[in-house]
Amino acid sequence: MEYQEAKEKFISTWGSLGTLWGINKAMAQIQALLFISTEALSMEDIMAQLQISRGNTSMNLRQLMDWGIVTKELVPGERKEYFNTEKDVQELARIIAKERSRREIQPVVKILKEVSAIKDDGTEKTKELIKQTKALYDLTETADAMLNKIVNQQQNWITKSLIKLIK
Amino acid sequence: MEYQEAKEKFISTWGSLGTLWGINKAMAQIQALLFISTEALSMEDIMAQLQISRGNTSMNLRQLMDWGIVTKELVPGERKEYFNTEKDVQELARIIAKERSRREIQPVVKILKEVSAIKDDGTEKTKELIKQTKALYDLTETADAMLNKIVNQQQNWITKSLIKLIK
DNA sequence: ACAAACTTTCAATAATTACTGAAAGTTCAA
DNA sequence: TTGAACTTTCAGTAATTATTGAAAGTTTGT
Repeated sequence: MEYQEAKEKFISTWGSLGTLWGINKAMAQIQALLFISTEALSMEDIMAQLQISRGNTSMNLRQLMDWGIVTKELVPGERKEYFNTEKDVQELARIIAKERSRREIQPVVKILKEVSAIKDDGTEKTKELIKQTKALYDLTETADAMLNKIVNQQQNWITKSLIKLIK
Repeated sequence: MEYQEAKEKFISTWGSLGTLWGINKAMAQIQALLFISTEALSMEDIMAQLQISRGNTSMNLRQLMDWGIVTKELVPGERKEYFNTEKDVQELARIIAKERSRREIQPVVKILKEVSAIKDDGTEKTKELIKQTKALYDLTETADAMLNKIVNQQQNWITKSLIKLIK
């Protein structure tokens, strides 16, 4: 497999992966392109390489910057803006996990907590609703906490031992 | 909050959550409905409670059964089929994690492995592509392995200590 | 103040994904 | 073997989500 083919394969795979963890194709592809690029790219570069429109590029770059994954880079003497992405995968994972937790998991946890706190009127169906939402609440909270701790602990000795233990 | 309100809130929240982890709204809502129900429900019951069509119900129940989350239950003397869902959240999490790993993570890992194995022609861009896809490969594999181990270890002493340690 | 070089916005449109409902299929009892 | 009771399939349609491209906005040099 040659460079060009490998590059295209990577970008398109990463793009289709994107849709399933909640970000759109173009956004994931832009990130992928920047991720394997050795230098910062301009909007023109990105549009040309991914064959997408100016508007699309602009909007998705903006979102990536909101997430803190992509940064602008000003080149002295140039008016154009150049873009770069976080190159450290650990840090990338940390940002994504944190963002997803905040935007998606926390609201659900909140609802589960509310629902599981309804008044127990003694009927079987109410007991079941309380019991099951409580169980989901506990699971979600635990999973979220673990996720956050794992990605936050940047390979200190605890994490290393943990990974060894459960691998 | 009364039972009915709480129930509706739970089903609709779980439904909208569904879309973001890759299954559609109707599917997530059917699962939610069964999850808090004290008895198995027929297709009619589900259609009526969620206000969705027969076709939609049938197709989504099928998918849930393919995933192994929902099971058919035959009531002696009745021709109708009744449906039940896995009620143990730990087991539910295990099934979902396993299924997602198989259907989504593994294919990506495969591509990353392929791409990171291209011939190193010595150019900087090729080196970068190899380095970064390799890093992603390692991260994804580790995360996947951890996820699987965590949900598989059903609260044995190792898991319990791990959870305590990293919480 | 103007215009060139660039970016952002957003209404229109395209692409994708989900849902419906009726027809076809299945199973079972008589 | 017929038909009632039920489920599945799938072509058509609706709803949602992503993309375009041109106009409006911004910044900077002269």
